[in-house]
Amino acid sequence: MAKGITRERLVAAALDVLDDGGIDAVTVRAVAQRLDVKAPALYWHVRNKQALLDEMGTEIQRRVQTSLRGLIPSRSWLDDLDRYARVLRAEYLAHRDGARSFSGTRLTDPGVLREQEPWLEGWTRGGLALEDALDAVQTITAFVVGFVIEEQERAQSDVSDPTRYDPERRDSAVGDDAPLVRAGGHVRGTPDEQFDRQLAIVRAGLVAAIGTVDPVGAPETESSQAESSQTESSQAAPPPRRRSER
Amino acid sequence: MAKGITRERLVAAALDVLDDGGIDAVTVRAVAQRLDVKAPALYWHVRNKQALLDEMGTEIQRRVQTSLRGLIPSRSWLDDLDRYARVLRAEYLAHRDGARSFSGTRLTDPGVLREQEPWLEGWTRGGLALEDALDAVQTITAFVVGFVIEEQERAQSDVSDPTRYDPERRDSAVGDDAPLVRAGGHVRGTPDEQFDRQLAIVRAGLVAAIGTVDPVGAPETESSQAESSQTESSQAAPPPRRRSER
DNA sequence: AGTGTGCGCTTAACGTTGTTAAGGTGTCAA
DNA sequence: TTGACACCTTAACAACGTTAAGCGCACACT
Repeated sequence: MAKGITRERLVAAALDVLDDGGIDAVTVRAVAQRLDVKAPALYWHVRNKQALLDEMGTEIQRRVQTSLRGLIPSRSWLDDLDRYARVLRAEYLAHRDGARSFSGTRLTDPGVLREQEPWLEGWTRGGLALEDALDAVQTITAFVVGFVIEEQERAQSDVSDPTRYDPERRDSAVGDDAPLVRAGGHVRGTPDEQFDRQLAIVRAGLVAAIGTVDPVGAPETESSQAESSQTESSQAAPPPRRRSER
Repeated sequence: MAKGITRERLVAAALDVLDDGGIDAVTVRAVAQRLDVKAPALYWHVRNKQALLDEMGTEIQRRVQTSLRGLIPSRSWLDDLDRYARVLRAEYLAHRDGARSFSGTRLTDPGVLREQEPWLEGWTRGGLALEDALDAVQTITAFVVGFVIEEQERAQSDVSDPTRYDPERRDSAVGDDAPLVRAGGHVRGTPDEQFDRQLAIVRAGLVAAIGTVDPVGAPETESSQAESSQTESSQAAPPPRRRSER
């Protein structure tokens, strides 16, 4: 590797190490070696290891936003949040221990925060109260983080210790006197299916607790009119319920 | 400290260290010192540090169940889950880095798993499908985990680095061209209030996506008389202590 | 051309971590 | 009395994050 180390190349190398060996493999020495450099060299570019981890988390967040920006604008904040949830999960899943390592933000770049503005702007212009929008985003985020942490823990244990989540072993551990717990260990569908179902639950909660607000307000203001067919709209037209008081 | 180390005393000591200094303070040597013993002694009782952490997580889970068992039975699975969410959050909050450290279960005691049986039994008898019950539990769990991780990260940073979440600093970082993001940094209420609101959202989702099922099905129905004699159910006859096979 | 400034890196070393090997001491059964 | 076993110690290891000190090269300035 060429020796001109930049902050970006540092983060990229660290993410490579993460993908290869998980969070425990992300040592200062390992990242340095990938950059063809000795360990203390990193301290020229970054205050300490925590700062590097923060930078990695920020980069992940940036990629989420980049993915979202590439999508055609949706018709409602509900669909926006639905997409956000899927993109966030995908980004976490793309890196070993992703959810565990990068949840609990500690952003290093205010620009990442600022990029939320057009979304909030579109949603509130559509009639959604800012407080409700923030609750919605945070609820969705919390759910995705929790879901993927569990998901990755399970997937990773399958590799390191196949007996840990082995259904047969689980059955014998649970015993015969807990048939429902036992049955719960089976037939739950793929992780994707579980995510779909449970995300639908949270989404239904947003509809019920905050309400459906009519379209118009995607961040790209008046880009599409052709999408007349309301494909997956569970929301016919209950009057735009406004903010939850407080 | 007396020198008879048991698995329980080991876990208790480790949790003490955790509460005092956070997850980074939980070193093998620190835990050993609290038990008035040298570090390698722990390896007689536990295979490695990860096993100790697993044991701690299992203990947390056990305490959640103990808290739930102490509550008067509710009228519906929705209320049960609501209580579960609050108890789980409280237990995580009771320990520094609790949510981060103990999410993604890796239980060491099948008994903890088995204790879910009466709940599932009550709910399904009330008319709830097992699949829906499991989705409901997992959705709630994921939300709580995600919420508290963020909550603790924030609270902890307030102590270690007060500037990180300082509102004033945040405002200047965000700048003037993102008024909604900026406004979002303020007036969000206490964490308790945020949790109440967002949990209500998820709960509303359960109602909407799964439906309300009539009461009846509290878990205590018949077990409360059968188990009246067993105060501390888990250890009626403490099994001969064994070494961690190596 | 000569000189100095400072960026970007290296070498060396520190204290701490998880973990293993080997050996000791006490207790209890044969 | 002897042995076995449970439980703990001392000693040591490699690997970790981090700091101190210094080397070399590019560039600006005289």
